[in-house]
Amino acid sequence: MKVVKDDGKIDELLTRGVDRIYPSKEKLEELLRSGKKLRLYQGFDPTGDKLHIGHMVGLRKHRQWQDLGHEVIFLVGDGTGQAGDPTGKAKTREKFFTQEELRANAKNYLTQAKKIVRFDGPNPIKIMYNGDWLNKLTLVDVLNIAQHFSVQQLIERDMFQGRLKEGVSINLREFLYPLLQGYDSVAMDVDLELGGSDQTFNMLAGRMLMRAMKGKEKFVMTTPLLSDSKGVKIGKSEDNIIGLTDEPNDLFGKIMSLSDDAIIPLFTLLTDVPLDEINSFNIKKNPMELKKKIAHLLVATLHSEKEAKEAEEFFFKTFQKGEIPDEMMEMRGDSLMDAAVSSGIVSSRTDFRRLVEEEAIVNLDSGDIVSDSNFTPDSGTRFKIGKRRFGRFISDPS
RNA sequence: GCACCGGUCGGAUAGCGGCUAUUCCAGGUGACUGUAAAUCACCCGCCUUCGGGCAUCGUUGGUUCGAGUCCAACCCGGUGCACCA
Repeated sequence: MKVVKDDGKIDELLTRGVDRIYPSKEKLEELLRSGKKLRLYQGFDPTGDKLHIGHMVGLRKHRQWQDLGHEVIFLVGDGTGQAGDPTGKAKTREKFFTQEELRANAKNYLTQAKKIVRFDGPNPIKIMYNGDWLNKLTLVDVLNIAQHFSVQQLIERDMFQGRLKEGVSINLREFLYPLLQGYDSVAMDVDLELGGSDQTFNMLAGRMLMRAMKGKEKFVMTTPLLSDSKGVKIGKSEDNIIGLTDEPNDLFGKIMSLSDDAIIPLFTLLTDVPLDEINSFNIKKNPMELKKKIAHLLVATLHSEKEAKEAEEFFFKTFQKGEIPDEMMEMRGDSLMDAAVSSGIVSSRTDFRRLVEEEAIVNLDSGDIVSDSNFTPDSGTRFKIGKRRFGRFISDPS
């Protein structure tokens, strides 16, 4: 595949969804216009099993590079993951992952990433594992890498400064993390590294190492973190993560329940809607319509156009008109409480009783509020639990 | 090795030996809505025949009528000092 030199495309690549470019945008632009094919990568430490919409920003940027014909590497951080990236951590993490765990998580990451980037077809993304080289380094190799860093440089990071001030420990293990990530650039001999703006320090460490060990200028491109206009991170509050594999209805619902302030950032960072159009949006006037639109677009991207339509319809019927969904989860068990607990729809029997007391459980077929927690309905009866949970009771006295 | 500090709910915090373990964040339910956001109210260990029962402040013992709180030992984390002959 030939490298695309189209001005408009290059401009979009360098501006939309870009936080900063090191050393400068102009230098990179010049290089791109020359038509040189660049080798670039973005690393993902598989320390969880889910990618969320925050990851999507970087992956989309990945895809853009891919579409322009450059050599793009999806780097699985099964080596760096063992060190434990201290970025954004006010404390040393307590758990370090084993290689097996990381490899297992990586599998999930890859299936999820497939929704955004291409692993096959023209100019497919290459998958690499940094454990392949990091695990082979000897201590002496590490020393030779460490030679290029000073303690002052590493300790300069805000988070370490903060910890020093508070008297919180800085474990040597995490302290050395930037060396590992930096070495990735050297090992793969890349021209550019892509990552979230929170990764700037680590990526610049790689830039420095690259110059020291290979005499090469590595570019660094950072993408903004997904946050609303008040700077609040979107969809990352532990239980409320918007995952790339969330079911269409769930995904649609979660996006609808985001703050209005999130709408513009979502359009800018996660869709191809032209910037002119986005600028013309009137958030104050019709926030809900716009939110529906973004929810629809995202479901269509992560699932399919058909499912997006269905999810929108489901949303519209269920929540705006108060209608009952056609399909609902089955709850099997002896009593209603049994069934709800064993199907995982509520977390414990106590929790179920609490919901009954709060009059949150409604028998959809009779319209009655369930008031007795030991109630055993007829098999097939449908229930609404709270505002988002639905279930069909199936009698199963085993 | 020595000294000091700490370990309490998913996270962060409070807790002169006394009954019901505090507050904040996150989360749930209801009201209001656009499933918004903001706000307000209630809730937020488990089991229950709804009377109550059981568990729980790092672990194990002890002192006491009574221990998250005092004592001892141990485990874990941190900080400082020493060692580096």
